[in-house]
Amino acid sequence: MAHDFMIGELAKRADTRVQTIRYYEEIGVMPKAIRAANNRRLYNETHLERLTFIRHSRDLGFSLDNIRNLLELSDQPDRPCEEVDTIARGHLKEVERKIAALQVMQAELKRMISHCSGGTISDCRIIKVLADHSLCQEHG
Amino acid sequence: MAHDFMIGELAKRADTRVQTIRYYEEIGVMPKAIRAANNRRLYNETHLERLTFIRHSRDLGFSLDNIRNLLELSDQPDRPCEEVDTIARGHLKEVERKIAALQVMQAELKRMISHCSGGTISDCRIIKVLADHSLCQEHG
DNA sequence: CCTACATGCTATAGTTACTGTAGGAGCAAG
DNA sequence: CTTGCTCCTACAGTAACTATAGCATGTAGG
Repeated sequence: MAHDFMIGELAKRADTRVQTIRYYEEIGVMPKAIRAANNRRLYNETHLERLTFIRHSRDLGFSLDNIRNLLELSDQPDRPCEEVDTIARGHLKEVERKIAALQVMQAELKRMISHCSGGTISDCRIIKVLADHSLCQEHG
Repeated sequence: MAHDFMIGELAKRADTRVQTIRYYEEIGVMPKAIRAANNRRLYNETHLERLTFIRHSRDLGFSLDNIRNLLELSDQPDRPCEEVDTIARGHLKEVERKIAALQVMQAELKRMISHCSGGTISDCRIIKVLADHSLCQEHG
């Protein structure tokens, strides 16, 4: 069994700033870390897993409040799935909307790059395309 | 030619708060609006297009600084495409990373929803999956 | 053993991108 | 002519970090 490690290593392994981890503890998305005799926070692989989940979710645009909800649910594994289901359906809708929007952006960026050899910016339709209202579906 | 309109209509049409538009003007991603005799800001379709572009880009996780760069380039259409190309390639990489991560999340959410009929949260792998380090590619 | 220096701690201030509120003016309808 | 909506400025508050100050601890070299 891998032994405990300090905040610096956790930060490095999850590609996160040390202060961010302390901030997450403060606001309660990370548990209060137990302390070594010298008052330093101690972590293990479970903490790393949780932190990595938080960072990925944040990267995908979910709020800490949102993430806190999911984590709280997963902390009580005996609760029925209905609550997760509702949250999950909401997430899924948002995720699919973002994927669609990003794919439009991807296509247009690719078009730009392939057509951009020696031309001028006036040829680039990216702003026009991205300003298109067809991307406006129900926002959450 | 459609005539000018006030900030309220612009806000409604771009699904944005009035204060957010004033904020964008303050920090320079939206131009200083010309004023009517009664000091009220006047806008036209071009402003709407630009604002919609900003909102879509923000929704997709790009910073206002990032967006300002692209808009500045597009405001000077005679500049060579190389600069846009570099920015565009950077954007594209980020966009593709986000799409990939979102698709993993999408698949897992779908799996969760279809398996979540009557079970308990302990069956849900979503946190484990999203904590997976395979999502960790180069971040920008 | 002593010093240098990295890392840890707390506390607090600053940043980005908004969001909300206070206090006041303009205009249209009843 | 008052009620109500939208506009204005100015400023305070929020979310999610990010940076800085000032001090303690641990480790490696001389």
